[in-house]
Amino acid sequence: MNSLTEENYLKALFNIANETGEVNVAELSKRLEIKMPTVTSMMKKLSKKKLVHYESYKPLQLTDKGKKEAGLIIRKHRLTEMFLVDKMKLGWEDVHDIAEQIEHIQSPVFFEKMDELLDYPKVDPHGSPIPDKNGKVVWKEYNKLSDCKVGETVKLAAVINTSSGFLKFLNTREMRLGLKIKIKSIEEFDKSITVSYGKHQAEALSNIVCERLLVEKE
Amino acid sequence: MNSLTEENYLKALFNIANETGEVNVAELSKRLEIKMPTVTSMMKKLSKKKLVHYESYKPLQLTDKGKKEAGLIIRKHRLTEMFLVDKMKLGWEDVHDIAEQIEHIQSPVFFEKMDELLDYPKVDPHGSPIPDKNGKVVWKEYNKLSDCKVGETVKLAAVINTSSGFLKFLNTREMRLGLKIKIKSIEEFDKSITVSYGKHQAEALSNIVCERLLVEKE
DNA sequence: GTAATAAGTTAGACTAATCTAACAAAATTT
DNA sequence: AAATTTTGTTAGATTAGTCTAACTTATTAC
Repeated sequence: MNSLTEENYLKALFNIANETGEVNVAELSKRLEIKMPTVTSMMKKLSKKKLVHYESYKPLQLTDKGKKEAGLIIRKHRLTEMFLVDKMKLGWEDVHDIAEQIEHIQSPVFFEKMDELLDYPKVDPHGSPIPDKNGKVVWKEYNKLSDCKVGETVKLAAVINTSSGFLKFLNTREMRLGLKIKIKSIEEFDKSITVSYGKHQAEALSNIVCERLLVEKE
Repeated sequence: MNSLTEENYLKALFNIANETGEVNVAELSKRLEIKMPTVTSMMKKLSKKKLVHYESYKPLQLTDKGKKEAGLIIRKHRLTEMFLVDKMKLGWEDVHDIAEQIEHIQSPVFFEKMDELLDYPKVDPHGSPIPDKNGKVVWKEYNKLSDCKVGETVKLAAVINTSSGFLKFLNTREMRLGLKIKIKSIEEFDKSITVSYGKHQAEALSNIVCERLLVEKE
């Protein structure tokens, strides 16, 4: 059994690898807000447990075992988020911090029940895929809204950043997953995009926002 | 903020005090499965935090602050148990271990939502009262089934022991809270009681079982 | 290609929570 | 009331996870 601390390292390794491919000590240190020497020593520990491939000065890599265990933690996290939104009627901006805690609960039956009550969901409330029971996860190939062209109509499929602040911003604009968005114009100098959707005739979205919105073309 | 460990000490102090009145180091040590010297040092720590009145060789006592914090943890535990049984359809024998973990979740909104969805329940699935938002709890005056007399008809109001084994035993006898039970006879030599209820014409219950069943007289 | 910067490691210290061994106080038994 | 047992404390060690300071290796800039 892994400690709560170990679980957090595994999860961070998994998430960073999914986002940027390669993971190094500095990045992990920044993500976990833990100093580098501490990270190094934890890597040695996880290496002994066969969860991480670790060699001095080399990039960090989860082993297959590590990937599986990390995937299962993330499965619990995302199932929980879905449960909190769907069954407990919490807002998508409120669920991350709670799921961050509940993901460490040790109880197969608890999460199986969640899965069943939710009717085996494939994605969480932010559009991220829920890993399967073996910890395996496949991301669909989405586009960033920032990479779309004028005139295109796309469907909002996922948000990259799940910080409460960003999600509250989307709430004020009445943006939610599944929304159909039409790109009306793109500003050259700051890459901001003006879109229309629902009752909104013209909303200007900064490049920072558009980089975090993943969309599907119809 | 108290650590998970501190919370477990507070809860145990609260529970033992409710069961037996006075708490000493040996008892707390046994309950938590933690050696006495460790308990002593934790009492000093909690004393510094004004959660426990501690004097060498004297019985242990929660301060008002300690009682409140303990009560709030137990509130979270019992709300969770109710949620797991009522909303998630888990058996009353399965929920204790899960609630033991979820009670440490830090998120007012999460537990408020539970409370709301359950429509502000007053007792948990084992008949134990749920402390209010100030951590205050009042036990109704129940009788043990073992103290009842032949001929009486009583209603099962609570179970003292919430171990999975005991609750599974009750399941096999189809006994649940609210059940009306008639006392048919009492054995002199071992204090076992024969009762009838529902479809059960004559079930013999050992004294050990009867001591753990709390009933209300009609 | 050397100097400067960034990334990573080693060594050693600290805290929280635990333990065992040894001793001290209180309660119980005889 | 003395002996024994139970209860409680003190002292010192251990482990997990963290830190800072100092050093090393790798990368980047000039």
